[in-house]
Amino acid sequence: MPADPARRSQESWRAILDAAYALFVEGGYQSVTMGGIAARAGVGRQTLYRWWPSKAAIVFEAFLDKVSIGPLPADGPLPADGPLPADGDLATGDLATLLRAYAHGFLTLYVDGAGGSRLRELIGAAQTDPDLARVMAEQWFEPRRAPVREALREAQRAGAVRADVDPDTALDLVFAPLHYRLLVSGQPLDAAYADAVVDLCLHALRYIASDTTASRPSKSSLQGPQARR
Amino acid sequence: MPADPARRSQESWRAILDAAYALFVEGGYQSVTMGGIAARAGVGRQTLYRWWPSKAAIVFEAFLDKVSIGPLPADGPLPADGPLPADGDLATGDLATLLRAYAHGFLTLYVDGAGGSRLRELIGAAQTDPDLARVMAEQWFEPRRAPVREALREAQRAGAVRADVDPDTALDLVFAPLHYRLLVSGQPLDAAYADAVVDLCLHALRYIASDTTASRPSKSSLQGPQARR
Amino acid sequence: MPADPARRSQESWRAILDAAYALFVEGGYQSVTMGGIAARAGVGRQTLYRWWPSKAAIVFEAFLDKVSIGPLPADGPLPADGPLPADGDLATGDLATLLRAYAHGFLTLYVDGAGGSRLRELIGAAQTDPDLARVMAEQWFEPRRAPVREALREAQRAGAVRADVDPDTALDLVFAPLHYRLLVSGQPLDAAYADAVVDLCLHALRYIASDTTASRPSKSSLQGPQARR
Amino acid sequence: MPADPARRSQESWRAILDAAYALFVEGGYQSVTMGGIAARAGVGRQTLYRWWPSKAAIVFEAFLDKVSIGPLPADGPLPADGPLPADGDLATGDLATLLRAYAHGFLTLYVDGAGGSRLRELIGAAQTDPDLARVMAEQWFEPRRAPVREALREAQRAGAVRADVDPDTALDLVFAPLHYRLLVSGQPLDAAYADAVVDLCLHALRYIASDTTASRPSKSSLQGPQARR
DNA sequence: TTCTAAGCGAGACGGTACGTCATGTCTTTTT
DNA sequence: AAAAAGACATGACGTACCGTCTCGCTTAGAA
Repeated sequence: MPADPARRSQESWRAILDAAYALFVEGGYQSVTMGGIAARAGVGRQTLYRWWPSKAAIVFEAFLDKVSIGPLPADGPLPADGPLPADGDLATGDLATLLRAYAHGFLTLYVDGAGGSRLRELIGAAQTDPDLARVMAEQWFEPRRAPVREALREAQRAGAVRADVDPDTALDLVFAPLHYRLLVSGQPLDAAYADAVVDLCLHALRYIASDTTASRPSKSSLQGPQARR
Repeated sequence: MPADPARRSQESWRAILDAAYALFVEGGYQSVTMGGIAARAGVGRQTLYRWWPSKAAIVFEAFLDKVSIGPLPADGPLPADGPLPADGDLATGDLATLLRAYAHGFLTLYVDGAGGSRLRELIGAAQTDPDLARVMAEQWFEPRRAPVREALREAQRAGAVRADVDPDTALDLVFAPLHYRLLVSGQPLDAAYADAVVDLCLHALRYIASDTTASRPSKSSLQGPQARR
Repeated sequence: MPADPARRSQESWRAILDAAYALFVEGGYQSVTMGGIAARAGVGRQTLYRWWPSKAAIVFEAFLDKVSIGPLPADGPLPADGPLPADGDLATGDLATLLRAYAHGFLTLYVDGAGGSRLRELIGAAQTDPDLARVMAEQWFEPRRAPVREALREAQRAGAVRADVDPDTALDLVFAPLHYRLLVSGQPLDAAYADAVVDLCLHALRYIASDTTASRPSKSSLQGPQARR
Repeated sequence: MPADPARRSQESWRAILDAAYALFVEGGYQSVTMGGIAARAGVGRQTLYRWWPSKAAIVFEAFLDKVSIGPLPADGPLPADGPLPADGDLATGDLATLLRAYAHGFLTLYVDGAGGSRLRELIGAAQTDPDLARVMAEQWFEPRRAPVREALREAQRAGAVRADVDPDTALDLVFAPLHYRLLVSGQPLDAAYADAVVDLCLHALRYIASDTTASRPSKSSLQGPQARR
C-alpha cells in the first residue's frame, strides 16, 4: 500500500527537507541520520520511512530542493548557481562561451559553494546505492547536460563542430575532467584548469573548419575558436 | 604506544586481507564489517584496530593486495591487469597505442573484472574519507598515471604532441571520461567509447606535428585529418 | 463530547467484537492490537477509541459476548458453559452437587475450552489495569459467585452449613484453589483435584452440627485436634 | 553462543537489577522498559539482551534479588518477609501457628509492602509469559510452599492432620484464598480474612481424630451434614 | 632459564543508529 | 454526526555494528 501523496503533510515535508539539508551541510553526509532528521524536523521517524526509501533519497531531495529552487527566503547559504545561467540562446551563438560558462558554474557550485563540496559525498553514496545513482543521473546530471548537448548539436548543424562525434561523448570531454578532479584525482580544480580543459576540448572538436589554418599549437590554439574570427 | 610491526602475525595479516577481500567481492563494500572480517579471518577484532585505522583502509589494502600481486595462486578471479603492461618503451614509440592499451585495460579491470566494479564503491567511500582518498590517490591512481605521463612528456619532447599543455591536464583527457562514465553518468562504458575518447584526445593533443602523419586513430573515424588529405 | 450510543453502528459493533475475539483466540492477548481489530473488522481505528477506553475493554467485552451468548451460530468453538447450569433450585437441595457442578464447569471453561485458557491472559492483564479488574469482577466473577453464595446462605439457614462463616469467605474455599492452580501454581488442574477441593471445603463448612465446641476461631482452634484430646 | 557468565560484569549486573527494581516500584510493571533500565543503570541496551531473555525476566530477578537478600543497606523499603521465619521446628510443633504466620507474612509482603503490590503485576505478566510463569513457580512460589508442605507432612505423620489428603492440595486451601483475593476477586484481603481462612482450613484438615465416622472422602462426605440428621 | 612484555583470540561492555511496530490523536472524505 | 481511511508524533522494540576494554594464552627477547 504505497502512501497517498495527496494526504501528505506539506509542513512536515518542508521541515524534513530543511532539517536534512541543514544536517547535511553542517556535518556531512555521514553525520546525517534518520533519527536526527526526524528530531530536527519535529517529525515522527515513521514519516520519513513512509515517504522515502532511504537516507540517501532524503538528502538528495533536500539538496536538489535547496539548490534548484534558488536562494532561500532567509537563511540560505546557497550560491544558487542552480541549473544554469539559463538563457538558451547562448547555444547557437557561441559554444566556447557556453562551455566556459558551464565550467565556471561548476567551480562555483561544487568547489566554492557551501553545500557544494557536499555533492561529492552524494556522488560517493551513489556508488553503493543504485537507486540514488539513477535518480541523480536523471534529476541532477542530465538536466545539466541537456542544454549543452543541444548547443553542441546546433553547432554541429551549423558546421562549427565536427559532426562525426557523438554529442554525449563530446560533452564528456568537458564534464568529465571537472568531475574527475573533484572525485578521483586529488589535483587542483580551479579556473585555470577549467579554461585549459575547455580549450583542449574545443581543439578536439573544432575542426570541421580546422582544415589547414587552424592547427597552430601553442598560443593561438588555446583560443582556437576565437582565433578563427 | 604504536604497535610494533616486527611482532606482527603474518598469518593474521594474510587471513585478514583474504577475508576482507572475499567479503568485499561477495557482498559489496557496505556489507563488509569489522566484526565480519575478524570472524571470517578467525582473528580477534582488536587485531584489526591495532593495525588499521578503519574499515576503508583494510578493504583498500586487501583490494590493492589482490589486484597488484597478480593472479592468485589458486582461486584468484582477478584479471590482474594490475599496474600496467609495464614495459616503458611503449612510451616513446607510440603514444596512441599506449593510450589505447590503458583505456582497454581500464575496461577490463573496472567493468569486466569480478572485483572491478567494487572499485567504484571504494572511490565512493573515499568521498567521505579523506584518508582513504589520499591513500588511493597515492597508491592506486598515481602509479597508473605516472607511466602515461612520462610517455606524454616524451612525446612532447619528441615534438609529437603539443608542448603547451600541462601533462596532467592532458592525461585527464583520457582518464577522466572513463571514470566519469563509471562514477557519474550512467551511460555505457565500452570499447567503442574508449576508442572514441582516445581518438578525441589525440586530436586535441596532436598537432604540433599535426599536419601530416602524426595521429592515426583507430578507425579513421576522426576523419578530420584524413579529410584533409 | 461523549459519543451518542444511539447512533452507534450495530454492524461495526458486531464486527469489532468478532474480530477482537478471533484475534484473541488465535494469537493470544498480546497479539491483539487496536489496528489489527480495526483492520479485521473493516472499521476505522477511531471507531474503536470512540466506544471503548482500551484494548482490554474491547477484548473482555468480546470474550464476554462470545461466552455468555452461548454457542455461536456457525463456527463457535465455545463450550458455552457460560454462566451456569442455571436452574437456581439446585441451591436449596444439594449444596455439594452444586459445588461440584461449578468446579467441573470451571474446568470445562478454563482448561478444556478453546478460548478458555485465554481467560488467564485477561486476568493477567487486569493485574495492571484497574478498570479491567473492576469490570471483570463485576461482570464475570460476581455473576458466577452470586448463585453459589445464595445457595450457601440457603444451606446456612437450613442448618446444613455452619452459620458462623462469612459466605464470601466460604465461597473462596472452592473458587480460590481452582483459580490458584490456573494462575499461580503450575500444578495440575483436573477433575480429581476439583473433587478433592470440593470435599475438603464441605468438610470445613459442614460441621456446625458435627461438633458444637469446635467453632472457636482464633486461639483454641489452632491445635484443634490436639486440644480435643 | 550463550554468553559466558564468568565474564559477566558484576557492576553492570547490580546496576541493572537496582535500576529495574527502582523503575518497577516507582512506576509499575508497564512503565518499565528495556531502554529505561539501561539508561538508569548506565549500561548498554545490548547488555540486557545478552543476559536476559525478556523484560519480565529482569524485573522478576530484580524483585527476587531485593526481596530475598533481606533489607537493603540503606534505602530498602522491603519488609523483608522474604522466605520465611525459617526455623524449621515450627513444623512439628504447631501447624496452626505456622499457617497463621504464613498468612500474615503474605499480607505484610503482598499488601502492605511497598514493592509488594507490584508482585501482582508480575503474576499478571506471567499469564502471557510461560517462561516467567515457570521461573516464578520454581523460584518464588515453591520455596514458600515447601516448608509448609513439610510441616503438613509432619503433622500427618503425627496424626494431627488427616492423612488422606494430598499435601499440595491441603496447602492450596491456605495459599489459594489469599492469592485469589489478591488477583481475582476485588474483595478485602486483611488479617481477619487471613485468620478466617486459616481456621477453616484447619477445620477441613483436622479431623481424622475429630470424628471417626466422618472421614470418608469422596462419596459419602458430600452430604455429610444432611446424612447425619 | 626464567621473567616479562607484546601480540593475539575472544568476547563483554557502553553506545548509536537502524527499521518496525503499536499507540492515541488528528484530519479528510464519504455516507 | 458517525464512520472508513489513514497520516501524524511518539516512543519501545530487538538487532547490528561500532570502537574500547578487559581477560587468558602464546611467544618472543631480555635478565
